[in-house]
Amino acid sequence: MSSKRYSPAEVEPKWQKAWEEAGIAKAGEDSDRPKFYVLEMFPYPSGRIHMGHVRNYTLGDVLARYKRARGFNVLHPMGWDAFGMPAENAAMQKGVHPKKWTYENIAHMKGQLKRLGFSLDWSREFATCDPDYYRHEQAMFLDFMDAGLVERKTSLVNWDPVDQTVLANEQVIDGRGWRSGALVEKRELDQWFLKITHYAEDLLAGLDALENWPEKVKVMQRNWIGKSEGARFSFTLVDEKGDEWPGPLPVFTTRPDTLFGASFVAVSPDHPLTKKFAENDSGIAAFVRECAALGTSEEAIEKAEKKGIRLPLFAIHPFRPDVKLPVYAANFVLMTYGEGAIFGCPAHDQRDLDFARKYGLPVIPVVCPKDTPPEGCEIGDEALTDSERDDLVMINSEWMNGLTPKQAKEAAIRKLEEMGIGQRQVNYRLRDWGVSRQRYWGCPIPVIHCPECGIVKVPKEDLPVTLPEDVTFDAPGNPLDRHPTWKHVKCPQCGADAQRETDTFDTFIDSSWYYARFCSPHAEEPVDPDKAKYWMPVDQYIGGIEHAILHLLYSRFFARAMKDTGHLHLKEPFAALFTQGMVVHETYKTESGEWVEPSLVERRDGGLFHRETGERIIAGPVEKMSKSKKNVIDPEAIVEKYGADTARWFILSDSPPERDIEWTEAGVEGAWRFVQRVWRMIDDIADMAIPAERPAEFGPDALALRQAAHRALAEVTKDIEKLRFNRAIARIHELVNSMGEALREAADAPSPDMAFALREAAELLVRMFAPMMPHLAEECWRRLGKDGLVAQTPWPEPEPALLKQDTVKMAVQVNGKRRTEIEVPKDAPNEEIEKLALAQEPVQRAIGEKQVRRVIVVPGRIVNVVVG
RNA sequence: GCGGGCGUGGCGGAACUGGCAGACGCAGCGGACUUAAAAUCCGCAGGCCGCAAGGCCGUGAGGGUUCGAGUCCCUCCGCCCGUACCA
Repeated sequence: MSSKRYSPAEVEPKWQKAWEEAGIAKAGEDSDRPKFYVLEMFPYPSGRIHMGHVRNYTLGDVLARYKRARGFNVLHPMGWDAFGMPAENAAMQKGVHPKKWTYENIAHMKGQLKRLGFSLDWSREFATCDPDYYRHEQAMFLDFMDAGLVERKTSLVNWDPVDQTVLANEQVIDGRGWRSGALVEKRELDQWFLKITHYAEDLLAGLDALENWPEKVKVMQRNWIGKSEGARFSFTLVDEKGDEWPGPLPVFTTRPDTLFGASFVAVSPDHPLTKKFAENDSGIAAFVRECAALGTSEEAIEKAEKKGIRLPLFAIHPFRPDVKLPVYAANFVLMTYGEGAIFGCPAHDQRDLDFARKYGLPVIPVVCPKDTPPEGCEIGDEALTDSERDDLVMINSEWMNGLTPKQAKEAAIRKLEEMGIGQRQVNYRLRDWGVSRQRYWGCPIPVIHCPECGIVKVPKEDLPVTLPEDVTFDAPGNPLDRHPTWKHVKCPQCGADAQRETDTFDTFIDSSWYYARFCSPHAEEPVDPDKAKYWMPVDQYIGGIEHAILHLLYSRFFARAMKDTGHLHLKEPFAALFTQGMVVHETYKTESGEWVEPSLVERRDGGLFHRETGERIIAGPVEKMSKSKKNVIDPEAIVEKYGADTARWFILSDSPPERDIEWTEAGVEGAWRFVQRVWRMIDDIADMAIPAERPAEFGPDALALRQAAHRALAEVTKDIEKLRFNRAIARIHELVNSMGEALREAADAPSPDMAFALREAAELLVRMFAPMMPHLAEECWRRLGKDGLVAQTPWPEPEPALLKQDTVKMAVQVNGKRRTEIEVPKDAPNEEIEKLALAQEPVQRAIGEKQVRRVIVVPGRIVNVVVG
């Protein structure tokens, strides 16, 4: 029995070097093998990798290594999503330049990734902050402008008055800026927009074809796009004297059927009409200010009471010229959806009902269950919002009475069209993508503002517009804007003094096309069409569910925009998507309530104690690893202590990859023990004398082992194909258990057929776990006397004869209860199986005095004797 | 509210198209080796009754379909995720 320990610290760097020298991950397009593009979401270079990265890149690496062994030409690249706020925060807090900070982080993290043994094609590496990357982004933006996919317009944004910048919705917490803590205001700013809404229908329709995407993600995108069908029509307005107000008021509704139930009209506080009246009415102006101060946080919206203020106008009911509806400005009407104006039908919309009750407006039911008489149809505190039910019928609606709501919708739209005041309309929740950010560390927007010519594109030959490096971070606001010289340029068209755009792109743009750039990372155009045609689409994309909407929707949009501008040939960049679960860990607190990091927690005497202070520690819930709760395990420390393979193996074990996995010390120890166990076993087998020739006959034990090995291979192959790595690992454990047993029984002197079987099993085993534990695999391979790299060895094929079974075990049930088990030849006739089953003593005992009514035989599975 | 998902031993999880529930791992218990410990190896292990043979119960709860249900259908309970004044 061997006692040699496997030392990852010595072994792993050796094989990493060997892989690099052999160029196992280097991908070229000149291959006649089928291609496979596996991509994991590239990281933000925050400084160190975390366990989420380890999981993400391990999943991808297993697949990449497996596909390579299966004969695919695999592209498995890596890069850096390198623009963003943390670099500027570091500059403000530590005085490091964002560029220096970012590239130093990249260097460190690249080293960490290499130590984990990921087979990445580093020759394709880039960072999105490389001018050679963002110059193409700028060029494509200009092309998008030419294609009409870019718009400059005023929009309401979250404005942080202290930092003087726009904040994304995610950066607003409880109505306050996440960094400054200042109350966020809504403000109107000129911003650049990408017209993602141009593709709303196509982005929605395209989801149906994405068969290998999680249903959950598709549902989320569908909701986000938020298609609703209804009508747009206009009210005629009159003032308090009854004179017609200039200009009609358009509204959008999905419920034109309920028009006869209208009792008011409401517009957004941000609606032009409201603004108009706010100019001369301090009450309305105060209301508008109050709404603006409310902020946009979910919580604020949820708590806000329905509130409104009368505008001195009335809207004429389109179907009843004698009915005048009061017009309100109301806080629950959004300027950004539909027309920013609605008609209120309190009986059939909950918000309208709340509003009507508060302001004493009429509640007129117009939809009623068929079996209720119209006069008995009353609305209490709950609106009847259903319209799809078949048992509903229109009431109080003149010529629509008696129709179902569905029919009434059609009728009302027809009428509005006849009257020439409205039409059928499809509306989307999706809004155009505001991409301007008042930040330094992002891609400069390549336009110039000329007082004479207006917006002028930077000529392509002048690209890239590079970021100036001599900037200061000692004041709030955008460093580019206050740079003394950078923004002052001559207009490329007329030569007049002009100004550069000082806003930079939302960093989501950077990550919306990087997958395409990886196909030709050094090309002189954004994407080399031939290379993209070879590699795209990404065959398997892997990342966190948190990007289900933004990144994945933006990428789908960008592919479409790139297709329309001739940069790419397809619309869907990711053929298959896999969303991995989080890495979670138990939390720890002292009795005084301070968080304690796991490495300081000691388990002894049946309790938990602080390693340094000896304090009692209380274990809290298992949560996502986060700095604030200190329940973070540093991958670097794990790799140092146990090696990369142990970390990889553990993170693949136990939990299915789409679910959260709990990181536990005991679990890692288990993985570590397994690594050592495999090594010892391979070491023992390697020393065994093996017959020069394959034995002609195998004894029952040797045959059983061979079957176990080949069946394990077949199962593991299937499991890896389906990304069910936890199951693959269970199968490998089983094989190792079988081998251990055979080895023990053979003692030191196995028969030649068993020696052969053990040797064969060992070689299959090593190749099976190689995608997961590549370093250990190489070391074992060499120990078994093999030349070359496992990483370059084709995936083995199981021998079909060994997968077949001559006999099968079948359970025998009496009335559905298992009584015994019989072993029968695989193709035994049912009658014989039945006879054998009935002859079993436990079966006879269970039947007892009762009559056998029926015997069900499912070949290969089960026998059920029905008695009664 | 709406949408999606999930509920299986002490824990993570297996269980194909309805066919032996609990594979595999973790933790646990017993044993071997050892002066001792670590490491390693062997064995046990859903619950209840029983010395045992064996029996009964058991996949959130209740009902249904079926020879047979963790799996399908209905009702309910609980948890998780997403999303929300979207007219």
